[in-house]
Amino acid sequence: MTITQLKYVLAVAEHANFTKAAEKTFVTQPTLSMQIQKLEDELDILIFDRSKKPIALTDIGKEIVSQAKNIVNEANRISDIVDQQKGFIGGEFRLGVIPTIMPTLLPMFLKNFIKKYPKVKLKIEELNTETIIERLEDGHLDAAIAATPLLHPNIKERPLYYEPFMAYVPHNHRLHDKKSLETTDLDLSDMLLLEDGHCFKDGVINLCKATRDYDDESFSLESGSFETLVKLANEGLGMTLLPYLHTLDLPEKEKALYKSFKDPSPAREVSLIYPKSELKMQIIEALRTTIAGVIKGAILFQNVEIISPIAKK
Amino acid sequence: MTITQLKYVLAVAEHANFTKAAEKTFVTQPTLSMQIQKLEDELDILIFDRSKKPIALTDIGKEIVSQAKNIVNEANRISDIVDQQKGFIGGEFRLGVIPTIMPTLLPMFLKNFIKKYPKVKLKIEELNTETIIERLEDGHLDAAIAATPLLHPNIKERPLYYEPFMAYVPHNHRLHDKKSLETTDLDLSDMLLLEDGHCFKDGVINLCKATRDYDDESFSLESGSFETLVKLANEGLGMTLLPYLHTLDLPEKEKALYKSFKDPSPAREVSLIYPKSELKMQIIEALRTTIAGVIKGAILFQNVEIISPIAKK
DNA sequence: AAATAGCTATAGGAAATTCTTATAGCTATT
DNA sequence: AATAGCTATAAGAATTTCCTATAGCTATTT
Repeated sequence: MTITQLKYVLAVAEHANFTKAAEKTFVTQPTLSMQIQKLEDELDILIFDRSKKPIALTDIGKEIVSQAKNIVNEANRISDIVDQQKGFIGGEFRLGVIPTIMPTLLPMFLKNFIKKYPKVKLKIEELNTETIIERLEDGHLDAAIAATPLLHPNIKERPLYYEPFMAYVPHNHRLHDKKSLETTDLDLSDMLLLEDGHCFKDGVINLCKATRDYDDESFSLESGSFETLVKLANEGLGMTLLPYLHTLDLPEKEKALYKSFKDPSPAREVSLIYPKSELKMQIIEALRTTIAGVIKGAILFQNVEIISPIAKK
Repeated sequence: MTITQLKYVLAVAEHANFTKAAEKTFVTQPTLSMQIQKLEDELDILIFDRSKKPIALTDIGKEIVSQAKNIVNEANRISDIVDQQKGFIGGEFRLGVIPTIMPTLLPMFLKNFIKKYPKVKLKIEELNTETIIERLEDGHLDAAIAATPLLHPNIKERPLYYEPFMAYVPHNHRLHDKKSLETTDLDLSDMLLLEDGHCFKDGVINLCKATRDYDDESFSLESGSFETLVKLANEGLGMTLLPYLHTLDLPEKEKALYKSFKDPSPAREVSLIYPKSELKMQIIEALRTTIAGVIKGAILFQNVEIISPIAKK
């Protein structure tokens, strides 16, 4: 049994197709067929049920794959150990970021990071929380930035900062004259929300529901960007909530319409999250300190109350 | 990097000598030299410091070795998984047993076990607890039977039975007329003990010291076997304590001189212990159930107080 | 100072393996 | 019946692994 064979097995298990798996592993399809057969012969079992279309794992195959992931992970850690000892921080690193964090946080630290760690080949993808968790688990992402706590057993969280919720209240809104808001002022029925899939939307709903209950369909206007939500609010369609960093670089005339909450302000916890396997920890740690460094100047708030980003069913 | 290379590294690290490591891995010494050089080249580090005599691990080499053990362990688990799925229980299994358990327990279950699991090649070694722990940690033993609790972080314990302490009190001893003993009756100064290294000796000392304190050198007669201790007791040199199973197959005329303790009787906990890695768990489980089966008929006691087998410093 | 013992590294070639290309063979769909 | 989309097999090239023989180094002995 070789590590290479195990990698081939993982590739075929993932793509359920020898030909695709062969492309991904940069060998030809017969190579995969032969190596996997060799492993099956050696163990004297069948890992794949080739009669199924698409190809399927046998029962024992599932267990082999699960253990193979372990082994390959542990093997990859060897290069981590070597890099760490050499003080080398580099290589490909795949980072996921949720959409409501991407446009504000990324510009703040990205330049700093690639300057400080030029050998890291960052591959950043904008993905929603659900997809991020999947990709972290199957190894397609090394780490991600998302709202937490997620309470996910296979994923570790390292908080980066706490970002208060800000309210955008247009001129003729009932709350317009209040200097600062309280959670109990909020009413989900005139709240403009992001579309489904954004965990910030779920956070806002959790926040509003904390004081009152609503019918599930008492609200309907939803959009994909905060910019649109603000415009809709200006049209008199309601108010909206945004994460603090989004209020920083918006037009001056709109800034007057932002209101903060009384202490403790509702806030989302933004964390660097990564698989329990803790591969590439040097890069994760480098990311964390870089972000912590730039965020210190931007967010001063301390007394906050963390709102869960998970939709309650 | 291949699993084979990692195994070579582990062998050289263990023997601190390429030539010996080569014998153990059934290849020639140049093969080891080349493969280890290849791995060092690939990782671009030195694992071994060849200038030292005997050969030594570099700092990074120590970390590589530690991770290599992980990987090789996880790789070995693959065959465990396959065996389990096939219902196959077999292969070489190295079991350590402490001297005070060996002669009584082994004959009770060994026949049963090799009959039930003929494909397991049991290799049994009589070793003291200290050596057992070392060998479990370095992988030279798969499991062992010893007195517990050991409170060792890398080793798991699965209790098999609780074996009461029995007292052998000769005719003219001060305790001879008592029907059954209490812990407080014991006096370490007329107690005949096993020689150093036996954890049963430490158990007896812990038991006696529970009620009274002694100078460290207030006792001196020590022997390597219970048989000798009983003979010395007959000569009027004191009394002695033995594990219950040892009292079963001794001469009839001596049996009258054995006394048990009042409930809760002091007892040693005898466990099957094995490394946290939990390799070969099917065989370990098979051993456990076989032993539990035969012991049920031999030990009825329930209300016991467990005496620690660890010497207090 | 030379000889020896006890190591590891290197060289060269044999053996084994892994991989590629070409193609056969199977199944489902057109 | 033809085709598309798979995986398995065959045969040979390329690569790797391993062995034997030996060089080379260091410490000890003579």
